[in-house]
Amino acid sequence: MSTITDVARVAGVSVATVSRALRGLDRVSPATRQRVLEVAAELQYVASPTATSLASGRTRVVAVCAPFLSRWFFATLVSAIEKELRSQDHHAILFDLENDDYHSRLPLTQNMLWKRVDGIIALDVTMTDEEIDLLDRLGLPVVAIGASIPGRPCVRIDDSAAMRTAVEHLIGLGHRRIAYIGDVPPHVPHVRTPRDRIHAFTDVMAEADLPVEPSWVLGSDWTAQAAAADSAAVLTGSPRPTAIVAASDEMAIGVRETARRLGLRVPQDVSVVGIDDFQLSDVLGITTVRQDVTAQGRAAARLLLDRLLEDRVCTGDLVLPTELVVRESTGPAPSD
Amino acid sequence: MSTITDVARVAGVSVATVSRALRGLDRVSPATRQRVLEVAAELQYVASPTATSLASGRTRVVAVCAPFLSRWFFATLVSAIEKELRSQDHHAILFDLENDDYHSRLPLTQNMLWKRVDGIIALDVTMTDEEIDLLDRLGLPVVAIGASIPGRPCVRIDDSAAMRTAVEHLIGLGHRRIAYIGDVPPHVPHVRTPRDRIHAFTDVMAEADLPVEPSWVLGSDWTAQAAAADSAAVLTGSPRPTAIVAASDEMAIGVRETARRLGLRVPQDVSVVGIDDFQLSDVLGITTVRQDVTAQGRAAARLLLDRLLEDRVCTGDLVLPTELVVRESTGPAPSD
DNA sequence: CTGAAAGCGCTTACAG
DNA sequence: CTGAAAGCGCTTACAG
Repeated sequence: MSTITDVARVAGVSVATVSRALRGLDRVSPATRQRVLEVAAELQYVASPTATSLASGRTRVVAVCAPFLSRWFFATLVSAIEKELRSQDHHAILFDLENDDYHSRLPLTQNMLWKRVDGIIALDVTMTDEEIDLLDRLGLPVVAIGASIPGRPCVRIDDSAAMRTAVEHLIGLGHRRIAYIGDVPPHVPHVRTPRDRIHAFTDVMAEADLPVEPSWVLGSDWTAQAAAADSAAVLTGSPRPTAIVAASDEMAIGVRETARRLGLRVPQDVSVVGIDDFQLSDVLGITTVRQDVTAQGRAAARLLLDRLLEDRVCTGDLVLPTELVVRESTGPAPSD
Repeated sequence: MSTITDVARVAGVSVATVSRALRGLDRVSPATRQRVLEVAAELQYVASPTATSLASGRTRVVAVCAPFLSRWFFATLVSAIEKELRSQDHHAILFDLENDDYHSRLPLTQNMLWKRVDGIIALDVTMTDEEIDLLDRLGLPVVAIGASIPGRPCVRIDDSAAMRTAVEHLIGLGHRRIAYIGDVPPHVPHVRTPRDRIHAFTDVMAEADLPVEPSWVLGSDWTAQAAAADSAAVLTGSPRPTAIVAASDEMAIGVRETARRLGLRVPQDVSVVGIDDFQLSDVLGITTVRQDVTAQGRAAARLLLDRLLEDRVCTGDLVLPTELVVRESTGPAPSD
C-alpha cells in the first residue's frame, strides 16, 4: 500500500502539500489539489490512522464503556453510538466492564484510555473516585448515559417520571394492591436508575394513600429469569397483588410468564407493567413506559463529537422524554 | 503524562533500554530492569499505543464487523470477543454494517481497516468479491462466525444438524402437519444459515414422507414481530399445522404469542420449536436447539489471536455442538 | 548488556 | 501557494 511519500513523488509535490490538499486545507492551488487528488485515488492511498494520530495527537476513536454489552439496552446504545460516530469519521472501541457477578465491574484504567481514545461514552457506569481522578488526569471528555458522572454531561430519561407514569396508570385502572420488582441492594455500583424508580414508586403510592407491603417489594438482578423466579412467592400468596410493576420490561416479561404458569390470567387476574419498550415488548403485549434508546445513544455521541470537533462543551443533563404505551398486560383491577 | 524519554532520563538509561525492559525482552540486566520498572511505575508511565503502533506496525486492534449489532446473537458475540481480546491485550473496534433495510448492508472499505486493525472478525457477513479482493490486498487475517468466507477459518454450528434435531423432535412427538418460518429471499446477503436450515427442514420432511405445504413455508426478516404477524394466516387456516418450526427462537416467540392470541393452546393445540436458546427462551419455555454463542465468539477471537500472536494459521471450519432443550412449547401432536 | 540512530508516516509551524 | 525540517513517541537493527 502507498504512503504519503509515494503520492508526493508521483504528483511531483512535497508531502506537506499532499497532506494539505487531501485534508481540504486552504493555501493549496486548485490545480495542485486536483492533481494530488487524482494521484491519491490512482494509488488507492489511504492515510495511516496510526501515523496521523501520532502527529496530530488525536485518534478519532471513542471508548464506549458498559457494565454489560450483551443486554438489549446496552447493545442498542452501542449500535446507535457506533453509527453516529462513524458518520463523523470516528470509531468506537469497546470496553465490556462485566465482571463475574452482577454486583461489581472491572475498573477503567489508564491503559485502556491513554493515547488510545479522544473521549469516552459511559453507559450506565457509576464512576469511583479513583476513576474520576483518572479522567481528570487524562483530560478526557466524557459523556454519560443513564448514570451521571459529576461535572460531566449525561443523557438520560427522567426515571422518576417514567415510573410515576407506570404506577399512575395502574392506579387509574383501580389497582390498590400493587407489588414492585427491581429493587437493588445499596452496594450495587450502577444505582441511580433503580433507586429513582423505586423511590418514585413509593412516592406515588404514598400520594395515593396506598400501602406498600414490604414483602411485595422484590429485589432482582434485573433479568427476566430472576423476576420469573422471585415473583412466584408474591403471586401465590394471599392476599395477592392485583398488579405488579416491574422496573424493566424484561422483568415484566418474567413476571407475566410466572403468572400465567400459575394459572393467573393477565390482565384479568393480575396486571403487569414495565419500563423500556424492550425489543419484544410489543409482540408480547407488555404495557410499558417507552424510552428511545437509540436516540439516547445518538445524542450522547453527538454531544461528545461536538466537544471533540468544535470544542462546544455541554454541561448538565439532556433528559429525553418517555411515553406510556398501553398494551394487553394491564387492565382494570379485578373486583374483590 | 510522561513519555519513554522521561522514564529514560529519570532512570539514567537510554530509551532503547527502557523499551526493552518494559516489554520484558532479554538482554537487560536484572538491576536495570528493576530500576526502569520502578521509575515507570512512579511516573505512571503507559506507552502511547499510537506511537507503538507506528513503530511496530501492529495496532493490537481487531475489527468486529456485523450486519446488526443490537440483536441478541450479535451482541452476545461481541461481548465474548471483546473479553477474549482484552485478555490478550487487544481491543475491539466496531463496525455496524446495518443499512436502512434488512436486505443489504454497508460494504467494508479500506478506510475502515488500513493500518487501523491487525485482523478482522466477521459476524455472519457474506463477503462480496470486491471485499475479498480488499482483504487480500490488505493482507489482513480474517476469522468468520456463521457465514463463512472462502479460504478463511469459520466458527459456526452445523445448521443442518440443528434443524434436523428440531424437526425430528416434532416428528417424534407425532406431528405430521408441520409449518416452517424463516425462509429468506434469494438475494439477501447473509444467507448460509437460513438456507441450510430450510434445506434441512425439507430434507427431514421428505425422509419422513411428510408433505411440505408451500403456503406453510413462510418468509421472514427473522424478527419476532414479523413472525408474529406472518404466522397468523397459517394458524387461522384450515387445516392447521399441529406444529411450527421457526428458524430462530425469536421467531418462535412471535409465533407462540400469535397462537395464544388466537386462542390456541401451546403445546396442546400447536407446538412451536426454535433454534438458538435465546436469552428469554428459558423463561418463556420455548423448546429449542441450543447453540453456545459465547463459546463461538471466544473461539473466533482465540483463532485470530493465535494467528496474530504466534502466526499459527487455522484453515477450515470450527463446528461447535448444539443440543436439544425440551421445554413447554412442544408436546405430542393432537389427535385429529 | 547498553546506547546512538534510523525509521514508522504523518502534521505543523516556519520560511520563502 | 509551496517546501524543508522538526517533531509526535515509540521500536529495531546495528555497534560496541
